[in-house]
Amino acid sequence: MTQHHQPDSESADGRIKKPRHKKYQNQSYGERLAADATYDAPREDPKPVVREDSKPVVKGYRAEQARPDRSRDDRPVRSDDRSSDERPRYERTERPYAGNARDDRPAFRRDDRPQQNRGDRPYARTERDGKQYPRAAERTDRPQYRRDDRPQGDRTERPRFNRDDRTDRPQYRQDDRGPRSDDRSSYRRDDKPFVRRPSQEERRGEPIRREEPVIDLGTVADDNQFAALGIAPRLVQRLARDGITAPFPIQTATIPDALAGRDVLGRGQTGSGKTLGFGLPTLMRLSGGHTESRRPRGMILVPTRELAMQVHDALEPLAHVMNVSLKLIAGGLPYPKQIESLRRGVDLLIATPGRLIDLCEQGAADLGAVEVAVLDEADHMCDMGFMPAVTTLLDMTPPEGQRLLFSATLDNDVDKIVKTYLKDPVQHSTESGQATVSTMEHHLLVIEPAHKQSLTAELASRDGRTIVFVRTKLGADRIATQLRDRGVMAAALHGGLTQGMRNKTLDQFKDGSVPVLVATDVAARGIHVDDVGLVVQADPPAEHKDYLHRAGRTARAGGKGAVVTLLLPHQRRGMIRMAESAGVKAEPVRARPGDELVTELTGGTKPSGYPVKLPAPKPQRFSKGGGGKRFGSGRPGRGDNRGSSGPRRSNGGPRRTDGKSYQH
DNA sequence: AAAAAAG
Repeated sequence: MTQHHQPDSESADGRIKKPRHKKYQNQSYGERLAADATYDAPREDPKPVVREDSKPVVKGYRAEQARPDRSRDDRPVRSDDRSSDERPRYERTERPYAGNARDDRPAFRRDDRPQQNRGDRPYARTERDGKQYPRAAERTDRPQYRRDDRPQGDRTERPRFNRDDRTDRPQYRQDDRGPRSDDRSSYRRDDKPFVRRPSQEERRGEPIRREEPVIDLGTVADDNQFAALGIAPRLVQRLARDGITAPFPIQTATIPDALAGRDVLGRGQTGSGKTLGFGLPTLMRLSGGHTESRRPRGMILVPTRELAMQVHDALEPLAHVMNVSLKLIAGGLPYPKQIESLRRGVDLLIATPGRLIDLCEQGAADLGAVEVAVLDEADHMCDMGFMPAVTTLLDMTPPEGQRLLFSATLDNDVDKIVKTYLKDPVQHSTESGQATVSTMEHHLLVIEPAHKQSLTAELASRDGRTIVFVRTKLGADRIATQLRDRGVMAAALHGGLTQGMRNKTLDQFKDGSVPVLVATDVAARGIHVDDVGLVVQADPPAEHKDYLHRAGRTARAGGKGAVVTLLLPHQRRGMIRMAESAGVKAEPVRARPGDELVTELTGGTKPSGYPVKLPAPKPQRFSKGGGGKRFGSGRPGRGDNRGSSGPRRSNGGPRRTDGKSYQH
């Protein structure tokens, strides 16, 4: 890279910045935004960098010098660690005419252009791998047909599938289709609200009578443990219908206290059913009450949009049988529906903080009637970045309301929230809190930097679903591309993508068309996908909690799973400490591509080495939930630096473009 | 320290 002016060096006015959390302590969200808009990053004067072989660089700094601590793992050592023979040769096709002057180009008209004698060329060359393949015409391994002497096959005898011949489904023709709006009972899910268009009378202002759903949920065993916890029969029945008859430990522990109206701190292992732990009591509490326009009575805050969707989808059928309305409030989806349903009055919000604050400031929502406030992934919601938003929201709720905090780990600054917002909380932890589930095995592999790519590819090329965690958004994109280049179908998931892409990618991962997900920590928490057999940490986690959360994507709900962490030699020590704090028992071992251990982990499959392309998303007909149509598509998510002070950095781009010096 | 969370 050549030296260039740093785009952000205009922030060199040396203003001192207060630490962010202090700065925001007494500011409203809006004030904070306003402040951010005009705020410049603190700036240390760039010290002259002197190198023996160069003049002092006073203004700006040389990129390569400015990153002395750039760790090897994210340095693009070489774009490809295959040996030069293995690596595909990308050949530049020769351009016939160089130069800009248009008049020195021979002017061919279409018909007097030199005829490339295509037939004489013995081989077609593909740009992609530089190999030469016989032209189709020369191939002897398959019959060559010209259009008109192709065997005619039995095209005419092939059974024709005709819509009208199908007997396996009712046949409607335009004119004998059932009446559209009146009788849809046969299409109607019995646990889904049937939204009826208001009649003219109703629109004129006569009161709308809400139909009580008629639901037959079947019977429930007498010894159903949910019933014993005090859960309403309708909920118990609905759960039983999905085969949920026995509560998990965290649910057994927290539900009675939560039902009693107490503030609860719940810590349960990953995949242990925390969602129902707070969901059921919340629904019980909200059931039967009256919600005013724009004044929801319950709110569940979650750190990512995907998690919000997941919680929403998990609670929706349950909320329905309790006659509780709920709404997903998250960024990336259109405002009008959210505003409209708030206006009509919705009992329970499942929200990401930013959008909810936004709606409150717009006056579309008022949290003054919130009886139950839930923080899912509480410790994450309490870290530096989220804390201001979370306190802003909690401040808007009445202090006497009930608060439920749930997480797999409870530390960080959760204490602050607990002290400020919870009264006489009961804490319930299942198991020892730290250790991961016993069906999970852990491997720490110390590897050479040059082997990282090929090892990742080997690990990911296994059968079944795999999540590869990386540290940065850029890294996620890069590794996903590299995996595809090596023949492993992988897609990147991170917050820098549009919500449409995020949904598409997650859907494809769920439906199996893309078995490998390369994700930042956006997917570290809460996201549940069945049968993720392996978690690969291509970059080790930043701290032990992250290890636990990432690892928790596998071995869920009693299933088996393995976690493999790739370590560069210098990351070994830190990882050992992390494993200790996380209660993970694993010894770092050296590993190279092709090692027995690796083969064993992957079941012996190997990447093909031939590049693959991402599948097109499946067309989503009648999609309900599942995400495809849920968020507005194509709208970019916020840039990741929204709200952060200082000049805007490129999205996930190289670090330290913010004018700060690397020298400490 | 990065990522996430509003457009």
